[in-house]
Amino acid sequence: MEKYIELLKNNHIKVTPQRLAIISLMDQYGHISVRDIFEKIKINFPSLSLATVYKNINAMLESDFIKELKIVGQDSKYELVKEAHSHMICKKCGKVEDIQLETDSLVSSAVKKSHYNINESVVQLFGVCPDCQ
Amino acid sequence: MEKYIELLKNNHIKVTPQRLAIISLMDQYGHISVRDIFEKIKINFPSLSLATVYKNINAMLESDFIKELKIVGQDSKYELVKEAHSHMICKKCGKVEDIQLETDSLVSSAVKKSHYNINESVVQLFGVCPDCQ
DNA sequence: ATATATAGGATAATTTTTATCAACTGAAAT
DNA sequence: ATTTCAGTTGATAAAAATTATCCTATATAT
Repeated sequence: MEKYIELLKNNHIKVTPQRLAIISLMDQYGHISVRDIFEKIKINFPSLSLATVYKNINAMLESDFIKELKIVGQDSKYELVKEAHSHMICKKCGKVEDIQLETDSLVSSAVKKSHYNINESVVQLFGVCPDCQ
Repeated sequence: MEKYIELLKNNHIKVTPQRLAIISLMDQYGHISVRDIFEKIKINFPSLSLATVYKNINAMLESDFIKELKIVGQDSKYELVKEAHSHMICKKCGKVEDIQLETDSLVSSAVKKSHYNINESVVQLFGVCPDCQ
């Protein structure tokens, strides 16, 4: 819990119980949608308004310490920023998992081909997870 | 135009002027949003309804001959299915371009690490395009 | 402890997407 | 060429998702 408080303070966002609850859900689930945040949060926090979820997600995106994850066929999910990583997505159960992949050669070949200045990359791999096979 | 007719017929979707207009916009622009389809189509096709755009995009997605492209910070865009490719996205002007990249080694390393059965991958590289640099 | 800027909750407004349905049209059959 | 009919269109309503508003409450700096 202390680390969440630090996270907010470092980003000059006022520490509130609502924000701590949202962040802790993201941390706990890894990636979570607005709808799921709202549903899960209501259990321990019945008064929390949906507008508060939206407002805070937008504020945290603005401050760049969470990221939006847009996935075809799913609602957007949000995750705490951590070291760069890719995502595995199971088409059967919908699960989203982090995976550490070497993307340097991909990016450098793209730079060479396109002459873009690349500073961010999204890699999503879709298939069937071991549990669903 | 003939190729668009073929495309629809092959997928057992009735050929209508509205559908041809939508497909030809996708082909012309490469990637295009619902909003832009609707706006551009109105010029030559003032009667076309927004609902028709949505219904047809959904039908074409269903038939798997167009694809949705979800991009952080932009509206979803739609493209005709062609050989597998990745996308370059300019953070300055918003342009989206296709690029051919070798993703086999990335995917096979992901399979080894995760034991997922991977059959589709999304690669989006963000940066600044040559024109905007 | 107090003051004040900011956040939260309730709800309205807006935007996006889907559903409904009568009228119309494309394509197949005659 | 005309008829037939399933499927499509356009108009609009309904639903879902997101943002704005406004008043009260609260976190934090003093």
